[in-house]
Amino acid sequence: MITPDPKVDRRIPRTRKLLWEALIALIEEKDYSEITIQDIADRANVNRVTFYLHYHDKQDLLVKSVEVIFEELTAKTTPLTGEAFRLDVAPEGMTLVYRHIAENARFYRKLLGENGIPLLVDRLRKFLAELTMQRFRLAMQPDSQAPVPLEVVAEYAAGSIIGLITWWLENDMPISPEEFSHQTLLLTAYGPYWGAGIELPKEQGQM
Amino acid sequence: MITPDPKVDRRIPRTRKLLWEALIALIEEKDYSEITIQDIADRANVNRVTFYLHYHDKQDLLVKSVEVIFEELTAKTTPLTGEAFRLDVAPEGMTLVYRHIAENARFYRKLLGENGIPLLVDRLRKFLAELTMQRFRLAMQPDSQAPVPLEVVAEYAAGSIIGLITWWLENDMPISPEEFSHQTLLLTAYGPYWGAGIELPKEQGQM
DNA sequence: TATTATTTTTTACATCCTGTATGTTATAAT
DNA sequence: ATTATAACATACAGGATGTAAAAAATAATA
Repeated sequence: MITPDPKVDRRIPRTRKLLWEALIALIEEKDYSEITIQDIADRANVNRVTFYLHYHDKQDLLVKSVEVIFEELTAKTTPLTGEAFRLDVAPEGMTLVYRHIAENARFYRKLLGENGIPLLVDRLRKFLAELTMQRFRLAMQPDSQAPVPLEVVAEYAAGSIIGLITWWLENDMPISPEEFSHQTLLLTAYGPYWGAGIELPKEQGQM
Repeated sequence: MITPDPKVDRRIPRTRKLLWEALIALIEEKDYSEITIQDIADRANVNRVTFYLHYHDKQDLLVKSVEVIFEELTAKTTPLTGEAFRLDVAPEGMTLVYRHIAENARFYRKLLGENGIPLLVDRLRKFLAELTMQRFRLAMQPDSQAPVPLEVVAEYAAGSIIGLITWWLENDMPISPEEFSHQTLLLTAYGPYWGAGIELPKEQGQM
């Protein structure tokens, strides 16, 4: 599947991998804003000057490296299966994402925390919004019209999922990714009023 | 209402106000991470050394100043009126918040953007979660039990509102704060599936 | 294996920002 | 008018950034 390009000097991917792994390790240890390029180079056992041969700055390393992760995730989740609108079982695509987050919990917890990395939160939000739009499009009737533009609904859903993930990580993942996926699905389907056990007043024509 | 403490040297609040206003102006102009203390001092027409007489660093100025804003907002929204669970009119407390954001749109847009300020996003999230819990508690029947802990529902709602605010600001506020407040209420009450016009399958015992 | 090409290292340097120290000046409180 | 203190001007050490140039190490190739 993965064919290494024979024309690329093996030192290049090796150095870049070392730098990225060093940055991940450092993000898990301290605030992103306090990480210096010297820190990254030291941790990677690479000369600081070498860093500049590959990346312009810290943000550059972050963006280019994280893109690979989201591309992999997208590749795994993209052929969405038809189970997208069942409520008894969470769609596998979503559960996959939550498993990925659980496996990198320390990283994502820092990322979403109060000294987090807005660039990555934004990237995650866009990914979740895109995934939501794909799922919802599968479930939408072609003739029924939506009260709210799908784009807006996707922002709503992505934001709510990020809120839930934040809670999940900050409370040391008290439930499994599968359970979390299912709970999230229910909350998304029936809404927060239902979640709080609130009876809705008679619907006022909007529904 | 506001009685200035006669024991406080008037130069102190004056300097702090200048520094805060300078920081706000700079945040609206460039990325927070690129703002230096020299920038702030220059913009405020205050000596850089004077900055350190009042605050330890940039973050310190930010946190201490923003807390005042949220205290004011809380004071305005806290006595929640009984209209909390009507769906035809958005609760005034929420609309107030959206008006505040609209009035400071440039600032909040930067704050929530991809080079935003996680500390403030986190603070906003907590504020919205608290407000949501207060509203939901008013609407909850004392005997009915919630399928999901209220704390979790509040995180969900706060996250979704932040998602919607982000969309609202990034699209140059195509609807008024009042309209936005109402739409957000509907989406929160009926959930994103409803928003997308998706018929839910038969409820599977969870509701 | 020997040669060549390229990456990485070493060392150096100018620039900027930070945080603190010190003495002086300006201004508010009394 | 006097006193207290806030703000200023200046200076300095330490650390981070980004770039430059030549030497050393390592991969690719014949």
